[in-house]
Order: sequence, then C-alpha cells, then structure tokens
Amino acid sequence: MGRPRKFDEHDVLVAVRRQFNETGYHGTSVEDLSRVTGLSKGSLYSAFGDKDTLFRRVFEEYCDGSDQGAAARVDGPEDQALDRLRAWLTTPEGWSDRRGCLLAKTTAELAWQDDAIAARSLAAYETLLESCRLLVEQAQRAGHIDPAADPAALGGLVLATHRGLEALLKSGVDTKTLNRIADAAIDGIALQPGHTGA
Amino acid sequence: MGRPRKFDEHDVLVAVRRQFNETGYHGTSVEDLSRVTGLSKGSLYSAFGDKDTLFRRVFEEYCDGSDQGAAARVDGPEDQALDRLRAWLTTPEGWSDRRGCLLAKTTAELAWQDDAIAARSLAAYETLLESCRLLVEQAQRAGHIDPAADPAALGGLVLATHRGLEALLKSGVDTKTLNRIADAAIDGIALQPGHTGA
DNA sequence: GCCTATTCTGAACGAATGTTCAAAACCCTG
DNA sequence: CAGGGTTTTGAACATTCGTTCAGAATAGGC
Repeated sequence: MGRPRKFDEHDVLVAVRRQFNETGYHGTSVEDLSRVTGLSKGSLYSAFGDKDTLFRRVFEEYCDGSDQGAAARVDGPEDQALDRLRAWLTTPEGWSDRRGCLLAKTTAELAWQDDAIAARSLAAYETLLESCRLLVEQAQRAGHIDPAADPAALGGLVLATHRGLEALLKSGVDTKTLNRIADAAIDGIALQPGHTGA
Repeated sequence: MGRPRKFDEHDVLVAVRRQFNETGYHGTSVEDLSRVTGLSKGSLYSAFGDKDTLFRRVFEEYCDGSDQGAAARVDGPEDQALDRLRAWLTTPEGWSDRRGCLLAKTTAELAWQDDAIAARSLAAYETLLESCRLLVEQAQRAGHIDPAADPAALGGLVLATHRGLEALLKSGVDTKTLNRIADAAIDGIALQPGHTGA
C-alpha cells in the first residue's frame, strides 16, 4: 500500500558518504547531496531526516565498518600476521582514488567541537590500536618479530604510519614513494631476517 | 597622515590561523574571525581582503614556516641527526593543545577541489620528505643507522609517522601511548644499539 | 476504476553567511 | 587648532543554506 520508493537506500548512503568524504561536513550542502544521490531535497529529508542526522548515520556506519575490518584483520593464521599488517599498510581504503578515510577526516573537522563525534572517533581508533597490537603479538609468537619488543608500541606505529600515508597520499605524493615508505615500516618492525621483502 | 591602525597585523594573523586550524575553512565564519581578532568585519575586509584571500595568506605563511622548519632541522652536527629526528617526532606542532597541523588539515579539506592549495600542499610535503631523507643520510654517515637502508624510505617513514601521530592525537589517544609509538618508530629506524633510548 | 497510503517534487521561508558602504572616529601634519 | 587622510564601525545588502510544506505522482487493495 502506498507509493513505493524509487531509490535504493544503500546506494544513496554510499553516494552521501562519498560526498561528505570529499568535501567535508561544512563543505557539503544539502543541494550537493541532492545532486549526487538523484533525490530531491524533500525526499532526502523525509527518508533520512536533516543533514546532521544523515551525516551521523553515515559516520556511524563507517566506524562500524572500521571496527569490523579491524576484527577481521586479527582473524587468520599467526604465521601470516605480518603479511596482513603489510597488506593493510600498502592498501589503505581510498588508496586508489585519493579519497581517504572518513574517520580521519571527520575527526579532524568535527571532533574539536562535537563530543559525540570525538567519543566515537576515539573508540574507533582504540579498536584499531588494539587490533594492530594483537597482530604484532601474533607475529611475535610466530617468530617474525623480536619477542622483546613492545607490541602496543609497534602496533601503534603501524596505525600511525597508515594514517600518515593517507595524509601524504591526499597531498599528492606519488604512490611509488608511499609504497617504499610502507615497506620501510614493515622492515623496521620485522627484525627477523627473511620477512622484510614483498 | 591618517588614522593609525589599532591592531598588530601579526597578532591578527596568528588568531586567524588558530581559528582556521580549529574549525577549518568552511567551518569558520567571518564573524568568528571578527570575534577572535577583536576587529570588526569591515576592518578585516579593508586590511586583508575577503575570506578567501585572508585564508590563502595564512596558509601560505604556514607553509613557508613549514619549509623553514624543515631546513632548520637539517642544520646541525651529523652525529645529532637522530636526536633531531626524535625531537621532531615527539613534539609535533600543536602537540600540547591538540590543534594539529594546518597543512594537513587544509590538504584534507580543500586540496580535493582547489588546485592551488593542492600544489602548495604537495610542494610542502615534498620539502618535508626531502629534509627527512637528508636527516637520515646524516645519521647514516654518523653511523647511527644501517648504511644499507634506503634513506628516502626511512625519511618518509618518519614523516608518515609524524602525520599519523597528529591524527591519533586529534582523535583523543593519550599522549603516553603516542610517545611510546614515537619511540618505537625511532627504535625501528636506528639499528645501531645505544641510540634507541630517550 | 476509484480509494487510500506513501513518496516525490519544487517552490517558499527564515536564518546565516560573505560582502559592501557611508558615516563617525581618530591621529598626524601644518 | 583646523584640515585631511586613514581606519573603524555597524548597519544594510545579496546570496546561500538548511528546512518545511502543500500539492502532484504513483502504486496496491477493494
């Protein structure tokens, strides 16, 4: 009963997220969202509420995806933990189109003045830190990393490098350079010879 | 001749930069700038032109400062190059008040749509990369880093870690964790024993 | 085929934003 | 002290933005 929806909700949210990620929260107008989604402004409001509500939903779902990705990265055989770290370091999300991470961008733009955003960002980053720490521990048990090293510090180093590579990528630094940096990061972590190449 | 200015231009630009850095370009209104500088909107316009011009001036001066800081970091004795790297890694600008780097923030917010900003950002990052590479080379000549390592990759790793630490800092991760990460980064780079502590 | 329920559209409104401008305030010079 | 040139101010303007709403459009149920 009633007129059915003409759009796919997931597709709309993807387009909205992409736009917020490219132009930021304050830099994105509702008219921009209307254009990239193909929906009129009225439809957007009736389906998703106001701009703020829509953004928080997209951001929340992105953070959930980040949490799940972190958990998935920990799953797997211990002797491949180092390879999973390397894979994450050399293929950050958005690597191909330079769009970057919505979490990092939103934190920089909004966490300063919005406590809810700040709290969610911190939780997401701590999940990332914990997953990286676990990966380092796995690699240590597998004998790929010096067992005397501090896994929390090394895991944090991997995360910091990942975020930094995204920032460099967004600035326009060429990907070849970025890959060499990522390799150097893994080489610096894996003190055991034989596990530093590609 | 004529009424003299009541404000100090440098102080105004500092306040403007701080505001842009906290709330971003689109998140900062001219009225915000009027409030933090103490100048009326009309005075801002007659003294510095429109919002766009004012921002570009502040950004340009910030990039120049970044360039000069990079050059200054290269000056100094070679056997202290590693310490200068460590100092830079453990005390990024804005570390104390979580304000972060205007260059990184502006790149994330505006480089996507503004070619001039993108070009200036890229130039600044390449200067940073080059200065880090030179520092690593100095430390290698001083015997503090494995001479067989790629100085460009290690220098890039330092820069990426620096940017990543800023992102983590802005998310609210505690500074103790950040310092441990920074230490791990230097430890990973400095293969020579005796140079990994504080 | 009509009724009803829901969605879609685009015009409209108030608030906020970037910008301009004329008048007042001010200090230096003569 | 008077004149002139510069700055300061705050009101005013045009534009943009977020938001709302009444009516048109569209599907299924009787």
